[in-house]
Amino acid sequence: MRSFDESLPMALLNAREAAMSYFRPILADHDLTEQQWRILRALSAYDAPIEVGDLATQTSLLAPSVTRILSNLEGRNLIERQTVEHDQRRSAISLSATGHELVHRVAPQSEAAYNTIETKFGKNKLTKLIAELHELTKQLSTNQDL
Amino acid sequence: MRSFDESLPMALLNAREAAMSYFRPILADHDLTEQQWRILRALSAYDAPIEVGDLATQTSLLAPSVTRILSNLEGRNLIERQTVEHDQRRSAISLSATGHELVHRVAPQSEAAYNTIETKFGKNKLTKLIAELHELTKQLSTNQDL
DNA sequence: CCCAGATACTTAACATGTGTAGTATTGTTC
DNA sequence: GAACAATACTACACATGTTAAGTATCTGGG
Repeated sequence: MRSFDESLPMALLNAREAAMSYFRPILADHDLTEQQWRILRALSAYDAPIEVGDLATQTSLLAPSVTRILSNLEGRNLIERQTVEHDQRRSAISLSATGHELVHRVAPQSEAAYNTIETKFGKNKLTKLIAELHELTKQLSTNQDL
Repeated sequence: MRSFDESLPMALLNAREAAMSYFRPILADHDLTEQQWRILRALSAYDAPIEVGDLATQTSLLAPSVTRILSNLEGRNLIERQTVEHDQRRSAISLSATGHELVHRVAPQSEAAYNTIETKFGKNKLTKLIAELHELTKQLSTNQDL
């Protein structure tokens, strides 16, 4: 069978772990998990209420995970929810003032870590690698589960 | 702040999800999670008893996760454990006969999925991408948390 | 208007990720 | 050789991944 360490899934997993090791300590300092941060990032990027389903898509999280994370973030007053008019099933999420403050505190440190990664691997190479990853994702996502 | 979707961690995450979507259904057919399969794969690759710590390193799992997964696999009689001589703290894990059979049933399907991925993205490009990922992992792993 | 189906989200159950603490064993130092 | 640190693993707590089921709401055909 194919060598274990050389497989694509393991290569992707190991690369991601290596990258995340630069971010996790920063997030831990602010009592944030990676997934909580992804949601705050997404909310901050739009700066307009986002529905739960769209949030799940944007962050590559599953709906049940988003539900739990949102109840956590809501308990910490980092987000606010409001029901959508004309459709009582949906609820739209937005950052609270406290949430905005938190994002603004974390963002510079996150940027610094990213810059470290760019320096270590090479900015140009990193850009190309990410482009390749996007292409791989796209190729593999085309009608395979139909 | 840096665009959310274009970040390295998200690109790696999405690529891995896209790739794993080819394998997960196969594993599910055999009542295996991705992590359980990784451990069986590693045990199969060596065909000699492996200590728990080494198993964690090889599979990029954390020791507590390995402990839990092993107790699950042991309950299904897929693995066997024996204590190491001269060091009663360690225990060495190996595949049982049933475990070997299972690996031999799953492996061909896994190979087929891998071939599909190679075809979709291009065998050559995939090889290069994996090499780049290995280099990234190596660069980012060098003395950052000291 | 009603009701079957679709949709949006939540809940539940089990497995794993992650960090911390605990236990047992081994190694080391004085 | 007894106290101490280091090692290997396990236990625990909380958060998330994953799948399935549940609830509320909306939509469209009769």
